[in-house]
Amino acid sequence: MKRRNTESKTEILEALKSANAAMSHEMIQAEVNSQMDRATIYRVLNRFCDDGQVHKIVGDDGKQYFALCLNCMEKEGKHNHNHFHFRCLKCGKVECLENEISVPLPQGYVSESFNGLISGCCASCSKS
Amino acid sequence: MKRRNTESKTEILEALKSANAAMSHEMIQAEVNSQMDRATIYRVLNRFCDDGQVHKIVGDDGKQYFALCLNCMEKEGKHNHNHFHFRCLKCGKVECLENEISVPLPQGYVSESFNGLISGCCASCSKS
DNA sequence: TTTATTATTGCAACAAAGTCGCATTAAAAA
DNA sequence: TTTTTAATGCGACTTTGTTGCAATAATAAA
Repeated sequence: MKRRNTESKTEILEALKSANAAMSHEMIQAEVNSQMDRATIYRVLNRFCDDGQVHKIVGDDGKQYFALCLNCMEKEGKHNHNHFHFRCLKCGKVECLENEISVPLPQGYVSESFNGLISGCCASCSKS
Repeated sequence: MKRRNTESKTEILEALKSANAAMSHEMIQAEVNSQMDRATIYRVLNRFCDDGQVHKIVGDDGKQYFALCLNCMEKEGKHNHNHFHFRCLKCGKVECLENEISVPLPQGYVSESFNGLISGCCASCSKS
């Protein structure tokens, strides 16, 4: 199944690039042409995830956030999302934190996906 | 505002104790008297959280899970939930992982809450 | 024990997030 | 230009969680 280039795809990718942060469906909706359908946005984002272009974070608010994969590539080219995200409770921004975190698992446990999120107040909101 | 002892409260606490794991509303509903109202369950759980008896985890499935606070007390008596949880994709069990995790935050960032979740396959499900 | 106070419950309504089926549209290949 | 089929838009739907309000019941007060 080959991907096609569409306006929705382009607009959503642009939004993600310029935001330079993880975005919820709602945030994206506000950035792109507003008559873009909700289902379309979700479908485009999930396709990006499947293709490894974008990763999904579930916030402590229960919402899904999507961020471009920038430094998610390990040496061997294997994808790796073992970093935390920070969600600012004031401005709502969700950012990727740099450090790779490794969590020791008990014997016999196999990790499939990692979701780490800290919420609080970001640097710019702390000032004001 | 003083708490009162009610049957709902007792039953939900029992369920959490005997499960020895984090439970979603759905799991709790299945354990307790089934005619207990959904809203009641949520309200009891949120009260437990407010009182520091229980902590809430948001899964990568976007659902809320609730677990008894057993080893959540720091030396000074201050609450601390900086541990990861593991959600088994096969059996659905959500467990607390022992290790305390500390995540370095960039300058100016203030942490308010921590949510760490790894999903995958637990030891008992790996065997079968 | 009886009465008064108000925390808690159940019900219904609601909101938000996300998914899915299906007919239509439009990329890209032929 | 025609054909193929991925992508879209719409509507319906599910699930999760919250809230207002009247009724109930736990606890304090009499």
